[in-house]
Amino acid sequence: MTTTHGGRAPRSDARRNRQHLLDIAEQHFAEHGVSGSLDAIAKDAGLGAGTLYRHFPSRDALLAALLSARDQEIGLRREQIASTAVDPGDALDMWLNALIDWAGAFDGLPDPLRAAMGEQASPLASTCEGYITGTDEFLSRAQDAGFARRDARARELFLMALAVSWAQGAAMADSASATSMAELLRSGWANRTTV
Amino acid sequence: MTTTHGGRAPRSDARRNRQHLLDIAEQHFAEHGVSGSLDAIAKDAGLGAGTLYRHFPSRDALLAALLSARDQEIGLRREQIASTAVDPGDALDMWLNALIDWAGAFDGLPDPLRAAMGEQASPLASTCEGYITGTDEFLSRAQDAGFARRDARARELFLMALAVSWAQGAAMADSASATSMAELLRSGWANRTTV
DNA sequence: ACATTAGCCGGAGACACTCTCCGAATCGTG
DNA sequence: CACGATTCGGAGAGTGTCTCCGGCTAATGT
Repeated sequence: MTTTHGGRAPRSDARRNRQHLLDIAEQHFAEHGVSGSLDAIAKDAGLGAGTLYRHFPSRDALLAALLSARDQEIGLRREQIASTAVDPGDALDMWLNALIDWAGAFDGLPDPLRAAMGEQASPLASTCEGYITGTDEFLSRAQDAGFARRDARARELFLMALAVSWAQGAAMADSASATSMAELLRSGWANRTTV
Repeated sequence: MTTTHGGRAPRSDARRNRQHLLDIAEQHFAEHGVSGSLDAIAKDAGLGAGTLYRHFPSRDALLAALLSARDQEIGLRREQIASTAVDPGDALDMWLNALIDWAGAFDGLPDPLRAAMGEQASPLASTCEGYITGTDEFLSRAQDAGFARRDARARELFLMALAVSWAQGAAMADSASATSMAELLRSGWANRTTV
């Protein structure tokens, strides 16, 4: 998935520094959220700021590189869901929950993801598009089997999964309320037994 | 609701400046979102930065003051809902939609609101608590009448209303998807006619 | 009217973060 | 080993937050 489109291979020190920056960045973002200082990451990696910005021109580019490392992991999760779910409705539910977890990998991650949707200039945009396509497949199957409303749209479901993840980031959100907010996305607050 | 708790009245220039800052701030936040530069607001108001920070020690304090100006308006909306809704379920739905609109007053407003929940230190915390209490009343009535799930919690519904507002702030979100995301909160994506 | 003083104002400046630029250092190759 | 292409480092410009305190103003007493 590396977009080497014809130029020669990068120098060994460049490759090494790039990887090291990714490692330190992951650690920093895990600790201070995605808004942590980029210069601090460079310094922590023992490199100059210029080096960081050459490899990753923006915070979004760095995040995109960090997230692409998990692409394989998500692919596995996807197959696992397909072979585990008892019906297409469950499959969609499990997929959306996986998305909620994914967007919760770092504190504040939902924000740049949301911002990237629609702005095709962002390196995160293609990441989002991939997941939206994935969501659409689960959704279509659920709709065809009568488990999901026909007026639901994949983009909106993806956005709402990000929104739930965003809400779970609140200080007050314990694991119980996290679960029930995810459940809210599936079934809403209205009572089904109402006439 | 002004917390003058015993000290003497503020000087006239202070009162005037405070109001002027609020006006300019409202304008700035409407134009550039809640992350707009505070120093720019002070400069635009023809005042020094120190003056702004003395009246409003933090961005949250400024936002809280701005929002408190709308308290009355929301109170009206609340009574209007109570007298318009055909049942307690509709009333809760209308109230949540009003919250979604309210949190969409400025670009990026849901973020500081979410951050303020639980951190009782923030000037926005009491604002949120008020709305959570209001939500709880609508919710309790809806639950007693059988229109809302008994396991729903007011704090979570409020947070999810903020989350929907947050999602609506996405570049891609047109008014149609805004409506359907709000509807998602009420009914979820699952199909009600499923066995 | 004038003095007094508590309260208020202004904006320079310390500090933090983002991002650029280009001379210096390094890698890979013949 | 020498040379050219590539990469690095970190100073510094630009922007924003927030504080501090000398100087000014509004309110009050005489």
